[in-house]
Amino acid sequence: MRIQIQARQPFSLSSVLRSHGWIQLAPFRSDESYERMFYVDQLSSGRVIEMAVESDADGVVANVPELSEAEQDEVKQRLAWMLDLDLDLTAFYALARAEPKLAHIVDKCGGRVLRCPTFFEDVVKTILTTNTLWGATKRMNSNLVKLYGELLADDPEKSAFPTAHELAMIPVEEMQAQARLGYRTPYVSELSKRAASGELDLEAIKSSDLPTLELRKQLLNIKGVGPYAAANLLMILGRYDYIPVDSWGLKLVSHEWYGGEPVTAKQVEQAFEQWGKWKGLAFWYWDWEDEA
DNA sequence: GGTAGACCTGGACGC
DNA sequence: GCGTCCAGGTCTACC
Repeated sequence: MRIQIQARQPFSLSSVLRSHGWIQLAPFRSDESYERMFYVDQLSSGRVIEMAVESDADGVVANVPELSEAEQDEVKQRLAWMLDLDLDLTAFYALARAEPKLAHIVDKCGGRVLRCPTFFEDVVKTILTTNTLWGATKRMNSNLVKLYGELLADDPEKSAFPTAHELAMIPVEEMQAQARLGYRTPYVSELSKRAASGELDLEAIKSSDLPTLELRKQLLNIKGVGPYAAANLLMILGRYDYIPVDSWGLKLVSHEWYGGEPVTAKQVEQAFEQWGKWKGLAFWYWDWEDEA
């Protein structure tokens, strides 16, 4: 069956899918042109489905198996969150149009950041990006999905991302031996246990009205989440006040404004200070002079 | 607040 | 094939 969901215009599905690396991490995938998104999802009923999402005139259409009305509503809510369909970027676009390095984002209807349906999945994936190469991040994530995610009934080769409850059941030693997350294993295990027990309500953070500074403090209290990971997660939450500065970002800023001399994370923040609450987006979409 | 060393993995490299 | 080095953020201890 087909489920139609409206998006605030302008909207481009391929721009969301290209916004960062999440589309390459299971259970996400896309076609080569980034025109269609596929995602294996475990609904709250426990049922596992695969969605195939594509654009239509008003927003997106999700192709899914026959679902109950409640399940259809859940799919709508999840996709609206994952693709940030209600986001209003009018103010940012007005500023971006006046900056040659950012004007391209307006033409591409960019600015939305792809999210996972649960914030738990976003946090785990972000921890897996830290202190490692992208190839290793993909491998670790794939291991978690294949080893511990609920299988898709129609295609047992595919699985959903494991829930906090499912990961909380796995002994740390077993997870380390099987999933090969390295020193990140205890971080993912502890996070899963805290989320599963209700001690840490990650879903509530999605709708929190706390100031960004307070929210950042909450995120930094999660073991394995440091300044880079917290800024990355704030971006996913639609808070662009901080810049996720990794080693690549330092190189880009160094080559853009400092003649290749080493720079600090503070200097990166200062370079984008004028963008205020849009700082993170300006950094993320900047048309860099030299790809370092 | 800043700094140094440890953490873990896989790829690159030299032998 | 084996050993060594290195890149990649965060944590902890220390100043």
